Amino acid sequence: MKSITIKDVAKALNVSISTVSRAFNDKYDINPNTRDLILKKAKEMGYQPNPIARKLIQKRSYNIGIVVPEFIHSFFPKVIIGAQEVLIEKGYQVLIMQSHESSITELRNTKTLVNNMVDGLIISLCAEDKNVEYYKSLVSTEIPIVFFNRTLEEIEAPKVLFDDYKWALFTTEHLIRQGYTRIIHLAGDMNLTLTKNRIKGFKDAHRKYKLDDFKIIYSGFSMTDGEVTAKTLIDKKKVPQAIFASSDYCAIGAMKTFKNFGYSIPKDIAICGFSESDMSRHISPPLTSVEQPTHLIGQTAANLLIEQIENKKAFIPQTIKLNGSLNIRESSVKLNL
Amino acid sequence: MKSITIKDVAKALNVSISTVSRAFNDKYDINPNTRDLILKKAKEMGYQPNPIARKLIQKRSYNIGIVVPEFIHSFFPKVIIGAQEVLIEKGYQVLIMQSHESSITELRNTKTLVNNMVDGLIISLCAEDKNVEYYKSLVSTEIPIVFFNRTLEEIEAPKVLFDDYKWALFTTEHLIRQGYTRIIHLAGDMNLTLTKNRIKGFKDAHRKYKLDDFKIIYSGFSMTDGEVTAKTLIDKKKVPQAIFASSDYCAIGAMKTFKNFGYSIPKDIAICGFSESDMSRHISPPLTSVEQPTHLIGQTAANLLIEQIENKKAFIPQTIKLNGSLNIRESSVKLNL
DNA sequence: ATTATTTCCGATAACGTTTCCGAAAAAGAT
DNA sequence: ATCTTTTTCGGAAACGTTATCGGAAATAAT
Repeated sequence: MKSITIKDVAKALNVSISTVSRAFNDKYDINPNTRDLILKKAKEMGYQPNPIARKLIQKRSYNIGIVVPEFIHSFFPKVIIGAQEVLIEKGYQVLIMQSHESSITELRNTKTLVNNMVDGLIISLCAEDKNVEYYKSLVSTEIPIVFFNRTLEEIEAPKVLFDDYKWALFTTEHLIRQGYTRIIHLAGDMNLTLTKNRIKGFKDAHRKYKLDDFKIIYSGFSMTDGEVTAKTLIDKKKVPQAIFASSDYCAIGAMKTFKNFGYSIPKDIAICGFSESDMSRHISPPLTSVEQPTHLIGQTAANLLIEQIENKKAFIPQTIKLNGSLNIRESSVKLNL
Repeated sequence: MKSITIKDVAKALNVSISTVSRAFNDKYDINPNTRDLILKKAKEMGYQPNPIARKLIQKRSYNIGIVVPEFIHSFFPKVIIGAQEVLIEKGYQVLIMQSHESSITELRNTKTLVNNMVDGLIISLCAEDKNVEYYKSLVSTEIPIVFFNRTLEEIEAPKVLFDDYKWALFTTEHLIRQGYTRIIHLAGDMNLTLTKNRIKGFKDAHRKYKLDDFKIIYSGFSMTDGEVTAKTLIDKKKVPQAIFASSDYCAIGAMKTFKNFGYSIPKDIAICGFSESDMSRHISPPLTSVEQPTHLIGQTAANLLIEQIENKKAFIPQTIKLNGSLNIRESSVKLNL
């Protein structure tokens, strides 16, 4: 399977390889007629420029690395799809890696990508991230990088975030308006910007209604986290009227546990989740959840990254905050008695 | 950000670049002492071999393309993770693309990957695949390629398949033993090997119990497919005693529709799904489902591909059939009256 | 002590492009 | 008709590696 090169095309037409190159890159200093001729002949011969040779001389890999905590559940895949769409459109290839919520794996993955000369990175941190210093050094070496959703305040880089404050506030308000007053927020990792903002929204909602009987538990994002926390609350007889969870999985874990112990949802306890998982609509009762614009998050991050890559000088790191919606379902709606 | 090259290392130690190269590739004709010296100095200088230059001369991209119908739901991501694990371990990078269940997109994606000089491909076809000829030509040009799960009989290439026949038979038998006799199988696309094998198992189970009141409907894999088919059955008053669906999503779609129309699961209709989605355990009633060894499928496919790439001559295309399990849950268990 | 063998390393050619420089040919200006 | 400018192209260097070949030094064999 001998592959055919630019030389073969040049020879076939009795032109120089420079000319063939010019034809393929649509340079200004080539006669349109010869260009068409070359392109036609090249197509005929089945010639395709070797991307690797091109990358070598251009000193760019046209690879973009994306690092996410996981892509088993639908949230991150949806973001990735959004990003991949715009990146592929612009001629980039995408390398996806998972940290499996491990700070160490995340670091190793990122380093692998950097060593493989990615032109840029799109990252969402794992829950308990300890790589701040590394990311700071990456940013300062000027490798283009965009963070989305899960990030840390200390890192000064372009970010695409969800408006966690606003929607946490809104969701809490929804619960309060339904008549629930003793609410617990199951939060994610306390260092994440996202967690801080949601807590702020949670508190401000209470403040707005002059309530102060709320509580925050740093449980984590997973279903197991939800289960464990619910069990603890039951054991300690501190079951609240409502729960606002860090994720749908956490919410569902809690919900299942409460149900197993005879609590009825939403009669005894109302529950809200976050990030609109696949399941929310289909479990019983259907789960109220904040929906994030996953696709848009991915697209925005990708565009921000490309802007940074192709326009390095003029680039100023910015934080883009995106909006969402609250899908209200049975799990948080007080029944009419 | 001037990157440092093999030349810099060579100059710093007053050796030739050949020697440095030898040190990094652990060739036999280098003195262990000088090798260590070079490696140490290189690390000190922060030198990393440029993978692109290496790829160019070795005429290998060390990229592997994976094409799947989608990676929103958990099945394909899990397979991909399995594959990625072994590929990264062996120094390959992974490019993932989705066909979105479109034959055209699938073709375009695959061509993009081939043009980008992937060293091999791992593919799972979209439902209604029309690219047989292209795949045949790919196989004949000897680009290493492995198909998994969704494939076509006409394609002669290494395949990693689930033992659909066995588990369809087993699942149907389970339903029959529960006392359900009028069973409908909601099948996937009729051209896929997987569909044919499942139908065969479905039929053989009936044969085994000397039953013949079964029916096959080619519905498709999605939740909507399940909903539509269920609605049709209700409208036509042809609701069976049990349903064996092509996927969990199809099963859940049907289940919801039946429930909405007042049927009770499993009292009025028993339902079984396929592929153990995230949701199966958590919906109500919990869904019986055939579980596939997703991780192992990915690993096996990757190993098969690597074998093919690195050992091209001696390679004979083989089909590997993997085993699974049936997770029996409420949705298919006849209640004791 | 001489020859044969091994061990180790350097020089140089590749890999397939793009880019830079310069020059021939064509077109325009005077 | 001569000079200037533009258009269009070819030659050669460069990108950072690995692979091939050959040769010097070191070791072993006779």
